[in-house]
Amino acid sequence: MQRSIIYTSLRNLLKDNIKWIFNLDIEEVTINKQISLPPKPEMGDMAFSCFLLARELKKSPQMIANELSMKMIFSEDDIFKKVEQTGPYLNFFLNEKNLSKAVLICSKKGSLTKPFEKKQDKIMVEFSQPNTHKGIHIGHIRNMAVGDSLIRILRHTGYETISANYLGDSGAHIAACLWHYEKSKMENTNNSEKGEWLGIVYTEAKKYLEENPTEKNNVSKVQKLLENKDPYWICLWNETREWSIEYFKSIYKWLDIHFDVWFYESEEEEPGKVIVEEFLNKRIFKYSDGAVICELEDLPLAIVLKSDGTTLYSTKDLALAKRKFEEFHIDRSIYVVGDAQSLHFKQIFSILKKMGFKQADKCYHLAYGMVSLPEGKMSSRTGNVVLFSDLKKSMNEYIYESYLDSKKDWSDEKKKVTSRKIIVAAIKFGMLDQDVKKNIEFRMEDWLSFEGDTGPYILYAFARIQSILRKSEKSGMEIEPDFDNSHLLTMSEEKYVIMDIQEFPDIIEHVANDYCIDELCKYLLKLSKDFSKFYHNCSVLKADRGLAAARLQLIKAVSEILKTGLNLLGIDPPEEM
RNA sequence: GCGCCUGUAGCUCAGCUGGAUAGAGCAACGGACUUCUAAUCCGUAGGUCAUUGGUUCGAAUCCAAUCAGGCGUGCCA
Repeated sequence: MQRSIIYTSLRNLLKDNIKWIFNLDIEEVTINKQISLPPKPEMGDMAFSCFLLARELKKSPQMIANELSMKMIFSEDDIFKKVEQTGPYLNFFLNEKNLSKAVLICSKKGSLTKPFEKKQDKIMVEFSQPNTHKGIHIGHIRNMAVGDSLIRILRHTGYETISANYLGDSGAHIAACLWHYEKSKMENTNNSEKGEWLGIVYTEAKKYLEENPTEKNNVSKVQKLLENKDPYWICLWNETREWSIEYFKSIYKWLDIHFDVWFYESEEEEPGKVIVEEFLNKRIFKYSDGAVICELEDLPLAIVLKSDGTTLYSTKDLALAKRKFEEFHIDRSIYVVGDAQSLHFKQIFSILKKMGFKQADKCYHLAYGMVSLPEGKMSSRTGNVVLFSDLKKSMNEYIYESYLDSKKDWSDEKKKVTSRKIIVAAIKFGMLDQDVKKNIEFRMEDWLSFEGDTGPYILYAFARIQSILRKSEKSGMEIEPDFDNSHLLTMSEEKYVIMDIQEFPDIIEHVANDYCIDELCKYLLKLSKDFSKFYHNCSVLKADRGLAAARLQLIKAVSEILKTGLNLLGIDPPEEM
């Protein structure tokens, strides 16, 4: 339930008055359900509908609204000052002076942006999971953006968190890549990063195999050699695997994404086989057509070991889940994985439960929709991809051409740093501002045009605030800590900003509970838009001294919230743009 | 065949635990730069909420069916 100043005050006001006028005790959650915003701002600041009360009191909602509006009493220091009835609705008007004061006191104490109280639960979020020997493309970035942001949000809301990566460093795709690498003697002519180049080798291998299907036998041979730990191929595997890992690490660093633990598929194969053996003995698993399966109540049966005795994705996921529970003692386990694997995870969680892990109930598959290109589905097999490095390059060029080149007084280093921050913001915000479960289509032009509902828009609002703050400091207009003028903030532009900022903790709480990161994005956009309107209509530096001080406090609060909110999305805003 | 997800303005999407006249951004058109940074702001225009039926005082929202798209559906991940 919302704990913000406005919601709490309105709930209390309604509860007290309903008790007093109708002698009815009504639960806070019931009141909460009926609180909304009026359709138009001039109708009021907050609304309450009387439909549920009508049921309780056996009167028409209109009559109840009318009676409440006539008899309701507001105290001098309440943040609401009056109410108007419109049909079954009550529209409340805020007392701007009291509201501003109350909200800015909170902001000054830092209570709007500080991390929440520590919680008991330990949560692991597994994300990214790239395959070695393949390239990183924009589809992978959505996963990274979601997982990283979720970790940051959960940490902020007080959970102990572990961010986990899980590398696909075994399997057929590697055999194909290494086989082709050996056979074709391909050279890294572009001198691109070795790890990325491996991805190109892999794509070439797949193309070649499409045209020469008979060669697939040779790939299988390599795979067998790898599984049998043939020294030559293992050596090559080790070396190239390192290239991929270095490549991934450079991307994570650039995107400011961190992992607390790294898991590897190659390390879960043997433990996986042990688990299969154990639960065959316990009769939880059984043989079927030579493979090992687990039958489930409401789901299709799952195969947990292939008939040739080799492991599957599921084998390794079971082993890893066990490790997560037993070695890391986690209470909740979140898997950020594409929605194509929904059934797989339903099965895994169900099997874990059969295996006796109580934590299975606290496993959650955060399924995200795929990123596609206007030309169709992306695939590293067919090479229909936008590699991350290319994306980075073209965005960088765009930013320089359209804007940074004109900053004659900026150093090259400053331009470089700023460009990176803007690109990160554009990419991550683009990935996060839509419902995570929906497929998104990546259009280069839209991402490169930094207009409208984008990360850079928010960055720009933040940068403008920093500019005002810098100028105010220079001119000696520093905020005196004990001096409070917030009651002077009564203009509608100021009120909307105030209303936004007091809502921030509620937003975070909601986002952390429902994993709806897009709502944080939408909130930050709204705050930025409301700030921009304020910026155009209410000058800070040209205002009278007292008002200027109050407005400085206000924009400082906005700035802190923007920064905190952006950081929760994995975005670090530049001080200047 | 069955299961899950999606369908809202020309485009990209909000709104979906039922409530007031369905909202943003882009694109289009018109306006605001001797500025606290115009990557901004203001305004105009744009809708059979896929279709049909049901529940309800009230449905974009809930239910059913249909249509369209995506994904999955015993040895890929």
